[in-house]
Amino acid sequence: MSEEKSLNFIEEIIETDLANGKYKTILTRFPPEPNGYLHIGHAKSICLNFGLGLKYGGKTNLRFDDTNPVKEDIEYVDSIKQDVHWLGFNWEKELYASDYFEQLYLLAIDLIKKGLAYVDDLDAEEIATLKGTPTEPGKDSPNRNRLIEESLLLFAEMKAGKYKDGEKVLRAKIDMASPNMHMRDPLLYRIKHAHHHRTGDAWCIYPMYDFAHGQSDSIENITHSICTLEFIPHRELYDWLIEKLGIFPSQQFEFARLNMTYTVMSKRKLLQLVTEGHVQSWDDPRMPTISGMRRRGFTAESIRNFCEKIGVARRENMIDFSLLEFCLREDLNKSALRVMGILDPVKLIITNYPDAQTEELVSENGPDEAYGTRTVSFSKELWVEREDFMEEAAKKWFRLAPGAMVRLKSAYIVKCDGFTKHVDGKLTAIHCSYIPESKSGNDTSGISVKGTIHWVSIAHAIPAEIRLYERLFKVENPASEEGDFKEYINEDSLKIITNAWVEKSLEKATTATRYQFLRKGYFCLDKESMSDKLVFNRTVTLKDAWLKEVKKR
RNA sequence: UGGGUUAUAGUGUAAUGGUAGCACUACAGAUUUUGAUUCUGUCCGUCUAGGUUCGAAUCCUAGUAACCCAACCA
Repeated sequence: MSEEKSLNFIEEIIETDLANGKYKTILTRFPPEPNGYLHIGHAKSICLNFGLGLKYGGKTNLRFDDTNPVKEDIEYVDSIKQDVHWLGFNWEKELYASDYFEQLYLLAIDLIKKGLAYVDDLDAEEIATLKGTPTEPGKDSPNRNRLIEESLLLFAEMKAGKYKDGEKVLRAKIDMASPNMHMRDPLLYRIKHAHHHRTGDAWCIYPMYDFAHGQSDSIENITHSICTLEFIPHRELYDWLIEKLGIFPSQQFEFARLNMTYTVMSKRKLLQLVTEGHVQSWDDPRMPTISGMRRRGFTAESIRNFCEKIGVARRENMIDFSLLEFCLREDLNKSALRVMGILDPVKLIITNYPDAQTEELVSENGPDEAYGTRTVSFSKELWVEREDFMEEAAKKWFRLAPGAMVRLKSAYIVKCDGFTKHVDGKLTAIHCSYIPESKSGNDTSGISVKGTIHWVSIAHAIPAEIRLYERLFKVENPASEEGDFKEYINEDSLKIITNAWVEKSLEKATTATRYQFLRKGYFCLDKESMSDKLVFNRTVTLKDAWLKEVKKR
C-alpha cells in the first residue's frame, strides 16, 4: 500500500508540464540577494526549490541576485552558501546575476533598437509624478519618443561613466496608462558609481530587478521560477520582457511566504535587531535566522520536516511556533543523548549513605538500546533541582516533600526526612534516607513511587553555564501591531545560568552532538564554550504536563 | 475610491461536482525509573446571501474581509 500524498499546486503544474512534454526535465533556482542572512522563511523557499529539483529528477541552481552593489557583500554570500549546505542541499551551479552584466547590457541595447526602451533624463521625483497613481493613468515622459540612435548613444555614455548617479535612466517603453503600475515604463537600468563585491568598478550602470531576474532565469534555462506572492504584479513585465527579447521562456509562479508567530521575518527588521543591539548577532540563538537556529541547536532535519508540514499554497498564513517546536522535539527525541544536569541546584544529603562511598551506576544513553549505557557516579551528597522540592506537597505532587519518596533516576529510592532553610527562607539542603534494596536494575524493595528525579553527585559534577531562551516577542504578530515592532520585544528572552552542574560525561561534549538533559529539555554546546568553561544552549524544553497543571491553578 | 491575489476547525493544509480528511495546538485517559516518549480518545470548520444541480467547499451572481502594487530595493 502506498501512501497517497496530495500534491501542492506547483507540483501539479510541474507534473502537467512533464506529462504533456512541455519540458523533459525541470530546472529551478534559489535566488537570494546577498544583503543579509537567511532565515526560516528562506528555508521554506530553499526546501521548495531544491525539493522540486530532487523530486522530479531535475536540478536547482543557487543564484545570487546581486544587482544592487550598495547593499550587498561577500560576507552574506558566504553565509548563504553555508546555510543552504547545512540545510542539506547541493546546488547544480553557483551563479551570480553579476555574471550576466555584459549579456544584460546587450539585451538592453536590443530592446532600444526595437524601439521598446529609451533613455530618460527625468529625475526620480519627476518620474514618480508622471507615473500617476493606481487610480489615475500616468503621463508620457518628454523623452519617451526620442530617437533610437539618441538613446543608444546616451545609454553607451551612461555605461562609460559620463553621467552622475540619477542623471539618466533606461526605461522600457510600454504603457503609461496600464492599470499595472509596473507596466508604466518601468526602469531597466540606473547609474550607480559604486563598488560591486564581485565586478569591482567595471560597471557604473546596474540593471534593476525586473531587468535582471527574469533574464537570468532565461539565460540559465530555468523552467519554473518560483517566488513569493508580492511579485505577482511583476509577472506581466517578466513575461513582456522575455517575449520582446525573444529569449528562453522561463515562467514565474508565486506562493505565499512563511509567517510565524512571535517573531519577525523581514531582513530589514532582523537587521535592526542586530544593529540596535536587541540581540547580539545574526546568529544569536533567539533569531529566526538559519545560523541562529543552528547555533540554538536546531537540526537541519527538523527544519526540513517543518517546511514539509507547513505546505505550499497561495494564501497568507501565520504558522504557530509550536509546530516548529514539535518538529524539533520529534527529531531530537530520536537522536539526543540522555544526560543529567542541574540548572537550579540545591543540596540533597543521603543521611544513611556511607560518607566516603562512591558507586558507578549504569544509565541508558538514549531512547533505545542501540545507544548503549554509561556509568554515572553516585555518592552521599547530590545536587538536585530546587523546583523538585516542595515544603508542603501540592495535590498530585510526585516529587520531593517532607515524608515523600521519589526515585533518583538510575539510582535509589529515597525518602525525604527533612530540610534546612537559611534565615531568609531559602532552602539550603534536603535530608533523605535511601532504601538500599531499591537500587536501579535490581530493585527488591517492592516499593513503587510516582516520581523520578534527576541529580548529579556533588563530588563528581562539573560546572557549566546554561543559556535559556524564550520567544523574542511578547505578541504573536509584532509586525502588525500598533507602533514600532520593537516595542513588543520580550526583554526576558535570554536568561543566563552561571551556576549549573552537569554530569562528568559532558566534559567530552561536542558541538555536533545534541543532548537531552533529563526532564529539562534539549541542549547543545554553544560555540563560545571552552574546555574550562562549558556553555550550553537550551534548544527547546520538553513538554511539561506538570507546568500545565500549575498554570491551570 | 484603479488593478491584482486569497478566503475550509484556534493554526496550517487536503478533498479537482459525490462520505469535509490529515497534522499541530487544546482537552481527557492508559503506559512510563524523564509529569518526556509512546498509545487511545474528545472538542472544534467550508466568509455571507442568493442561484444552478438528484447532489456544491468546488460551478454562477452579488456582497464582505484580508493581503499586495504608485523604491533609480529585491
